[in-house]
Amino acid sequence: MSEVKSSPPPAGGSTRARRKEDARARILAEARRIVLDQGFEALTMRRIAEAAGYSAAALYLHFENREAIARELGEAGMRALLDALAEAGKTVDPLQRLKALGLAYAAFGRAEPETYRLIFMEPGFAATALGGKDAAGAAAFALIGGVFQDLATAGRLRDGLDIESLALTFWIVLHGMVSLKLTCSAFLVASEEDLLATALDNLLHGALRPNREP
Amino acid sequence: MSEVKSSPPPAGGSTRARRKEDARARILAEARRIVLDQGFEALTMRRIAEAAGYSAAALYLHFENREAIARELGEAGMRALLDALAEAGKTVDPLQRLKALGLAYAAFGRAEPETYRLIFMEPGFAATALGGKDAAGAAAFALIGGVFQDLATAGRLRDGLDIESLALTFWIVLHGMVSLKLTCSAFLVASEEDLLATALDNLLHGALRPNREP
DNA sequence: GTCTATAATCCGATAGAC
DNA sequence: GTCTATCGGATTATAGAC
Repeated sequence: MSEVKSSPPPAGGSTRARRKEDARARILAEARRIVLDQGFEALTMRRIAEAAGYSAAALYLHFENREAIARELGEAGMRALLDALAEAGKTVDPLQRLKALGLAYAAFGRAEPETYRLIFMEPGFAATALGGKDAAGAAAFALIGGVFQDLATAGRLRDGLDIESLALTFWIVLHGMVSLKLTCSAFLVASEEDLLATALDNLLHGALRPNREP
Repeated sequence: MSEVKSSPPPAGGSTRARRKEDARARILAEARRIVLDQGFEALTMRRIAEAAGYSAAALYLHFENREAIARELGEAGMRALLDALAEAGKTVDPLQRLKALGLAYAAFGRAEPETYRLIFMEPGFAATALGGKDAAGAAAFALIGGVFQDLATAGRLRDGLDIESLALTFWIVLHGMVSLKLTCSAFLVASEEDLLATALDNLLHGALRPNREP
């Protein structure tokens, strides 16, 4: 009755609120472990509960349902991707930054394939997460956009190129590379480094000989 | 006893063999319908059986298990993709052919998103299908490789470019475009035509100004 | 060849005891 | 808060009658 039950626990709240937060965090951590180890389809309430040392019913005290857990995992994954890109994003030279961002993106996909799959290859998640208020996804994309903005400012881009379209194209290349590597690894034998180097080289300099107007 | 029971029915066999083949075909057709309408995860033996007018148990007389049906669907899907690319592959001019192939590929992804997902985005299928004896997948990729082979023969490529790598890069762009369109459509608002035009323009001519050696 | 019936599991989610 | 027990459903696959 006297307990204030407003939204999320007011940072550093009572012991009770802290315990509740700990339980939430432990559940999410085990859920993440399951996705990483066994894939998203293995994420069931029973499995999460067992891993976290709870009964399945207890999970519903901390999360509305299974989807809520999956959603939080996806959002955390998107933040993890942003973190993975942060260091590369500090590179001063735009072209080197572009390469560093590409390598970091590819490394993330290789290090956490199931997280990547959850974020970008699972139906229903990315569609809402990216378009909505998800700051992490937008910030990650902005890192790429910044490169082409800087290139444009430096006058290094051909005339008539749209920065947004260039950033999108670059992201498309990165995603195509990472996702094909996940599903068709047997066919895509080249390393991400080589694939990225080829893609970047062609995107930036073009595959055709310059001495002719097509 | 006297019935020869060797492997697949010897084309145009007995009435009995034909009937059996018809049943197989009907089951596969209904399975395809389910994937197209409700997605791959909705492909269950019960649903297939109901749609085909059989009991679930009867399916096991024609297919070893659910995975066998999914595998055949995937192989048929890969052949459908090859068919969808065939017309564009006849374009004489290599650059126009590249654009036509890209548009046809994107159109296939849009027309049969669930087939595309089954082939290239579902874990476990593409990995084996492309690397193995699947002629359709290899033939489809060869259509792309042929373009760059022709460009090389015509002396239109920059020096030092590897044809295989170029083809791979182009496929990566196409797959990145189609698959992101499927999962992040809310974020990827541009049309496939525009996306492809931008990607092709940059891949072929480069984003950087030509008048400087980086 | 096709059916009904069923085994053996798994799932998400809830009720109610403590 | 956490548990046990359970509901109501789903799944693949098989056994045995016809």
